[in-house]
Amino acid sequence: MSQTNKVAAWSSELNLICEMRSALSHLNKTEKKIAQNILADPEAATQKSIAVLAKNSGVSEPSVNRFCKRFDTTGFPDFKLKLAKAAVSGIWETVHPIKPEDDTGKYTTKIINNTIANLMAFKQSVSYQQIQLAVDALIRAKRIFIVGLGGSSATARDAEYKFFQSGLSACYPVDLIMQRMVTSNYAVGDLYFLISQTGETKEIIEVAELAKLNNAPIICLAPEISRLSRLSTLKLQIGRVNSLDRLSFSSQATYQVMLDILAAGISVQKNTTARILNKDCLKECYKVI
Amino acid sequence: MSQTNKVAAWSSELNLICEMRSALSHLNKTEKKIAQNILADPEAATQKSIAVLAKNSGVSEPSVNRFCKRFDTTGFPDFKLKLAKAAVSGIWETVHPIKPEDDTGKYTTKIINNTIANLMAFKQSVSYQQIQLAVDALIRAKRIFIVGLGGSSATARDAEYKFFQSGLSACYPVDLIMQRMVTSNYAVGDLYFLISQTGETKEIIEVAELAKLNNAPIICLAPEISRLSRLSTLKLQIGRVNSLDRLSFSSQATYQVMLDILAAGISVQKNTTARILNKDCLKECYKVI
DNA sequence: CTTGCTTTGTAGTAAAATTACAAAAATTAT
DNA sequence: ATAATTTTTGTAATTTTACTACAAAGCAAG
Repeated sequence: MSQTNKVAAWSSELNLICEMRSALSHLNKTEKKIAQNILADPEAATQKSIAVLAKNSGVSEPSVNRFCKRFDTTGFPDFKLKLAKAAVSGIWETVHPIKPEDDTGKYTTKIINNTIANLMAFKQSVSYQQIQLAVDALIRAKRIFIVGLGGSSATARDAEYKFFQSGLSACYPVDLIMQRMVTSNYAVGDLYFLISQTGETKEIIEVAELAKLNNAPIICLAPEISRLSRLSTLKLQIGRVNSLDRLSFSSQATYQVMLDILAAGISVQKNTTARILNKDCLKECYKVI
Repeated sequence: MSQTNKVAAWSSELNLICEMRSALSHLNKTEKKIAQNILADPEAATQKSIAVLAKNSGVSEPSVNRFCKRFDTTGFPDFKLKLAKAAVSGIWETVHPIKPEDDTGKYTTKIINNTIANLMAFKQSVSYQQIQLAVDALIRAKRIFIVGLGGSSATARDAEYKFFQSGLSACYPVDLIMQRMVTSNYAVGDLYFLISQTGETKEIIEVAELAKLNNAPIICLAPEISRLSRLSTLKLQIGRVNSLDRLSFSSQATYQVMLDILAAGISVQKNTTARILNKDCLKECYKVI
């Protein structure tokens, strides 16, 4: 199998820089040199000529040219153009931490960029199959109980709202006692949708364990490597674990996007025409309870 | 006064396409031909060579080159690069609607892309000054009351959590009766933080009107042109009004990012070291109420 | 160790962009 | 009005840049 095909398989329509990043480990010596040189400062690379770039990378000009063509471009100028487009946002960059000396403009753009970066990582890592399975399970369920604590409480509430809007009977018991009551009154057809950013919170693990005793299906929105994930029948993992300080950005936006995706999936699958959100619809929905 | 200077005066770093458009009326025959040709399809122009562009515009190659230099670029290639960058935002702007025949992969990527597009639009339109003012006001406030209904209820809850984490005494009264109680028990130092995706919901307008009667400061997170916005003392607008069907994506992710930004601002300003979220901290926080 | 394959570089070629200069148009002064 | 001057535009040559063909080097399997 030639390398040309290999790289073509990874290429997506959007961000060239992300593509290069993800391809990096699969590249050979010469290609890696070029890629690293470009990734070190993509913005600067767009200003360089093929000769300069080749010299800086310690390779020949045709090598650079060939490198470009591997990434689904017609040649060096086209590559530079696409690189420039990708570089516009400054998104590719490894997440920038917020510093105390940052002014309003600085931390604002940093947070937005970090969130976008997280979403792009999510896009690459998301499993369509898991989403499909989750959508199926949610539609099949007679009742959906959503639990999320602390930072995930808002996400849980959002899930309740969105599932409801898509025509499912979802319920988010706000307090812990209610949550326990719900788990102890298990009936066939119940599904538990558990949300946690750590996947280790004691209370949510308890809910999961109780649900597991009843052999109830559990869908979790949690990090891949976590106790909650291990207890669940279906895992919706969020791409990258956010190991940064809580200031730089929250991964909640990504969680919410996951909910948007599930809601869309449910509606598409049910062939439900998208109901416009308005007061009447909402009132009607709540009557059902 | 030479034309070179004239155009230089209009040029800003932001968007080359905008520059060209605004310069259009001040350009002479030849320049106008070139500008119109490029503006007809900027994206396509980035793929053309100087020879092709000159021929299409009915002018000579050096004329195109000179035209480029007038717009604060080193030459044609640099111009194309900047044009490509400017055109990128246009690409992001086209929101892809979800169709019933979309498969899991399709609607998943669409939703993520749409959310990213929305965030980028937000990045361009966000006002640092408003954020600064909001942060100041939030820190100064003795108590913060957050209200959000329906789809914004989850956002409101998130706001409560994030502000709390940053060390402010924020409170989100869950039900309508509680919300009204809060507004009627106004005390000096209270601040209202109202969230609405429409900015027209009757109940939230009522809260705003009550607050206004007390001359209480109101910060709103709502569309620019809305009743709620008009009633507020400080408006945090979300870039673009989402006129699409609710399936394609929700603008809630953008709202959440705005909250992340405010939380970061508060922490930076207060020089608060970022508290790591854990159960103990949370318990401690809730004791304060 | 040699054959066949892949990868990389050299040198020449083609294309693209820029510059210098001259012609044409427009503007101003007489 | 028209000659002089300035500005604008185009032609042709030059320079830069990117690409292609081919050969050498590196690598793997027999």
